[in-house]
Amino acid sequence: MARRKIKQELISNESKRKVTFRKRKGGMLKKMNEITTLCGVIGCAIIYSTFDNRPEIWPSPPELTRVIDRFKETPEEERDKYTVDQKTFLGRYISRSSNALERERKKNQGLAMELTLIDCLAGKSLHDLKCLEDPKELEVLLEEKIKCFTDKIETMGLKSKQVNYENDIKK
Amino acid sequence: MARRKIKQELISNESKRKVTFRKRKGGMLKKMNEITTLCGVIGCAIIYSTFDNRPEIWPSPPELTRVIDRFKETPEEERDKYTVDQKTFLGRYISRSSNALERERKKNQGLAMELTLIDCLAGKSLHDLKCLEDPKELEVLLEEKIKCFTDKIETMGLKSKQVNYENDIKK
DNA sequence: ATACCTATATATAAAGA
DNA sequence: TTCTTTATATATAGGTA
Repeated sequence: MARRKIKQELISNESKRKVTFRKRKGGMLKKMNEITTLCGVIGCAIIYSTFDNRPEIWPSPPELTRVIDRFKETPEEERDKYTVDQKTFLGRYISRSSNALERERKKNQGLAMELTLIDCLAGKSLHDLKCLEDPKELEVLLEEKIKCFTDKIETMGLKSKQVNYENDIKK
Repeated sequence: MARRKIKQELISNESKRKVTFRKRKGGMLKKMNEITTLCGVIGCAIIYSTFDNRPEIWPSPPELTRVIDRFKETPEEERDKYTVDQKTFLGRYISRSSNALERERKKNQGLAMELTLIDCLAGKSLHDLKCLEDPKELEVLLEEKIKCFTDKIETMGLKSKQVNYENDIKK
């Protein structure tokens, strides 16, 4: 959009692609910032790139508190509708796989379960969780989760006085 | 940004605010579309406004499919490089498998994306706890989770005899 | 409101340091 | 590579129908 118009296709030159990505990412975040202030809305942008080692998220999690609060105030009906949509989408991806892809499929299922778990945090009602085929799976997953969290709490507890948690995650 | 420069503050006139919102929302989505095609990244935007009765999410599930398809059409060389990078930052979600499983891997990517998205709505990440600076928060979260799922397991246990969970996920 | 119009404000591709 | 710079491409505020 500047000295020259470019084709809408993957930029082959990697360094150019990287530069373009950074510029445009900045532009997007600025736009998101403006629309939220000008229009009194709450927004969030997520970008997975090969350039950054983790997803870029704006606003950052602490700022998203507003999003959560807003979400919690949403009438149940609407919230459920949203959840159902998500489930429809996920179901399309999760449930069909050949035997050769069994392993990947299980990974997908695990992710789907993670989604369900997170749905719970988001305030989803119990009766919508019937997508879990076997309650046993849920128990196993729950146990793993608990262990994971327990470990995390220990680690964080021990290091909380001196450490920047950020580092742990990165390595 | 046109006939006149406007102050960066909430637009008081509601109808003007609405018009501005729609224009800018469209602009954002277009930008998101461009950055994903030009730079080979996957991105998502969520906007929660009072104008729409539920969050606007882009790409919407069907559109996300297109983004992923486009990604699959990326030239071999680039794709491989990209995939390697993907493993670096999505290693937790994506298994290292042969090209035959490429498609499934893409599904995982999409799911990982959804997870992050929902993490945002929930305000807390179960996969990457970096945002929880205080271990106390984590404990509280964990307790809530345990209670929530304990209840759920009970409920599901009672109902498991009469419900066909399989059908729900496929539909 | 909704859609198009157009003068300006911004974003940004390419080049230069 | 990472900055500036700057010529162009886009986005869009305020009008108008």
